[in-house]
Amino acid sequence: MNWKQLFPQFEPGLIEIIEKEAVQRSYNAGDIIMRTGQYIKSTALVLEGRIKIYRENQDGGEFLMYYLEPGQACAVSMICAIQSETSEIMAKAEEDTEVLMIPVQLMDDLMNKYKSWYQFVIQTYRSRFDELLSVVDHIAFHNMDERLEFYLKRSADKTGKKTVEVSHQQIADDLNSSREVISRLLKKMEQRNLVKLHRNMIELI
Amino acid sequence: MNWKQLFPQFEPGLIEIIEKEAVQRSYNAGDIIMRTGQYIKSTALVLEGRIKIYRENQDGGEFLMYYLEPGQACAVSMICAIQSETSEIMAKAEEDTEVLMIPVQLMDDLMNKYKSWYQFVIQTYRSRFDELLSVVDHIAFHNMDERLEFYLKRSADKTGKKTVEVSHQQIADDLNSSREVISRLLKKMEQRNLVKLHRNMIELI
DNA sequence: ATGCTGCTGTGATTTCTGTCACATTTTGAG
DNA sequence: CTCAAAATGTGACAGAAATCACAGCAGCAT
Repeated sequence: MNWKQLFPQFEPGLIEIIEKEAVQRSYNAGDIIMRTGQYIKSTALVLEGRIKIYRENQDGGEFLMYYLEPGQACAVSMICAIQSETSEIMAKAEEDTEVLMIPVQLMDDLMNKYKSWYQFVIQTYRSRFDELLSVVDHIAFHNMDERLEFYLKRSADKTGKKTVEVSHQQIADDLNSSREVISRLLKKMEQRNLVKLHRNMIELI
Repeated sequence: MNWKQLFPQFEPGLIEIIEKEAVQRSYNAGDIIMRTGQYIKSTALVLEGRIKIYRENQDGGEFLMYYLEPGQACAVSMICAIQSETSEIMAKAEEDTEVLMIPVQLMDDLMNKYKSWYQFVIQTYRSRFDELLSVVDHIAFHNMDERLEFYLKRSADKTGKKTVEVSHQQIADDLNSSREVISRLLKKMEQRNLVKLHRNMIELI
């Protein structure tokens, strides 16, 4: 695949370096791309597929914050990579996914030499920051029913379909809730004619 | 006050421009420095005092995310300022506060010309991003009692005292909870010998 | 001192969410 | 087909938090 089309703003010199030094990696749907606490050795650019970014706590709880799609980069891997720290988040491939891994050691150099790179980094920070602000909104101000509605709508938007193919348990995990609660709220939504429930699939109306 | 000591990493040329173009502003404790939805005309560097950064929702609810202290800058004002957008947050002076306002129009120029400036911007994004991640942690994984304990400890840390001088109502507002809940939880903490309650003041033990 | 206002304590009640305990249904492997 | 595993439906209950309703108290202005 021709990744350059996804990053048209990159300068020729930058593209050259990336082509020379970066490594492309493939993941299957469901693969864990990065674990919390893992040492970060590279910054990831998404080429294809979709990645879910989670925050985890000690007790095994996880919480879906946002998605990364082709043309986007993992802000956390930039943040941690520059300082050679460990990851604050967990990343999971939602679909089969292609990623371009840029070694940590290059970051400083790229930042200094290529304006288009540091603009990209700044832009990445910005959009992830805004996304985090909206995450805070949802959990600080909204009940589970509203958060569930948002979850379904966002999920449908991302895939472009009007169906969401996940189990109630997976939704509960993403929202850090429990399966029974999600099942009941979904039933209520069905009664309000907002969705139609099927096995492993929810149809939005 | 000599603000340069707070930003020792700034280059001479950068300092010169800031001294020429930036405006210093003073706020009294309690003043609203920036409102949600307000048009952003400058980026703020904190010189003295302390600022609380809130996220608000439509129904008048507010939620304290983090503090800004001398030597720090408002990441949101950078993000919005560069794109000339409106504020996503509300900022309130907790103490009498001095701020250096750098006009939006300068941002692009400073980013390009002064390495120490864009490093400062990147560093600011990074630390606010980390802070937001920890905010998500607290509201996603912790109950009100734990969040209250964290609130009090952080508050005491920031002022350097072992007392926190606020009313229960103010705490409830900051945590987007209600006064009664906070009062009851504080009573429980007092019974566990973690705090001693006084009027408008909580003593940590 | 008097009275007002704002802060704090507390019970009663309700809503939301999480947990436990099962029943039922669907799917896929053998 | 048969059986086990996974997904879903539901009732009962517990705990957290919000809300309502007051009562008591401290500090301040007059």
